[in-house]
Amino acid sequence: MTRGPHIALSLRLAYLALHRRTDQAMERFGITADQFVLMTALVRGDEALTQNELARRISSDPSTVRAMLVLLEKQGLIVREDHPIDARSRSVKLTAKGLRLHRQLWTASEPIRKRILSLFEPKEASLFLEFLHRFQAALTDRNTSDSSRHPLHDSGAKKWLHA
Amino acid sequence: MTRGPHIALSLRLAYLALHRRTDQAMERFGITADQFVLMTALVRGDEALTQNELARRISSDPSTVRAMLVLLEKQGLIVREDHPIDARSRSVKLTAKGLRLHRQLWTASEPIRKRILSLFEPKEASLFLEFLHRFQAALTDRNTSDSSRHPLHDSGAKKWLHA
DNA sequence: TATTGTTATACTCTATAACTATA
DNA sequence: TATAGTTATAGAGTATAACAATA
Repeated sequence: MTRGPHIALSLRLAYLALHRRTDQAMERFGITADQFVLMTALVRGDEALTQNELARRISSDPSTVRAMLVLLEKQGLIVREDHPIDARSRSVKLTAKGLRLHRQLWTASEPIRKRILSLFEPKEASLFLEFLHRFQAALTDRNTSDSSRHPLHDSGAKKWLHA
Repeated sequence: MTRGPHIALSLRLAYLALHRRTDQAMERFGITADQFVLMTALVRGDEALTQNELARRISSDPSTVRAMLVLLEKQGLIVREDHPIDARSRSVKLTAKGLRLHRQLWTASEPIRKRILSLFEPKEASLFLEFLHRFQAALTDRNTSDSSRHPLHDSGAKKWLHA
């Protein structure tokens, strides 16, 4: 049995700490950390996204995403309209209320992001990101992880590491 | 709104990928990734552990741990005995069956750990670990994170980083 | 008084499988 | 045939609060 601290376990602890912190920050708005991630994906995806596309972006499941969307829809934060081209699909987007709330959530979570950034020097931060991407790519089922998706971090770090 | 890829989101993706991979590896044994983590904590804690201690070790909640233990107990993988000293506490330990299963689970997850290790050179691995610990420590509520708990990685990496 | 653990309760996330409607 | 999404269903983890027993 392998001894010593493990990247896997440490990754887990780091993620759980982040998740709880985020949940706490969102709590007074009645939103969970995962819902925040979903809403953020919608904000970034300027145009509306289909549910499948959303699932891919947040690394989740269409059925899970649907459950989450139903909850957000009840709160009037998102709407699911008919897709202009594909009648099977639904266009998901934030409502004005959803967008407004997301801005509040973003502000509420600012301290967390600041805290994180303060922990690392710029070089360390980009190296950390590179490690995380490498890790994720290697453990993701479908090698859908089109390396073009992370153009900023697929290399570069290695350069100065061995300089 | 901050642009660019985020450590927080990347950490999330990396963790989710790991979690799913682990769940898949454990599936045929009827065990979840989280239950595996819990069992591993029991294996490492040689002596029996109390439920509170377990909760702390896997960064969870006493109530959550209890729910998990109940499930494992039903399968005969753990037992909760009276604590020898503190009658309020319960001593949790793996049964022989639990220990046997854990060995199988450990083997079943070996490819994942190997894969992870193969991704990083030794120096990178220890630096990655150090980043994760730093991250976790900064985001953990209680600064319970006794730095003596990670003696192997509280420093060292920085040394060669700036060499 | 403080702490360990239980109980009750509730909600979110997760995921599979069978189904429909459309492509 | 394949795909988008729904539905039904189930289970696992999470967490809070009230409580009993013990320290």
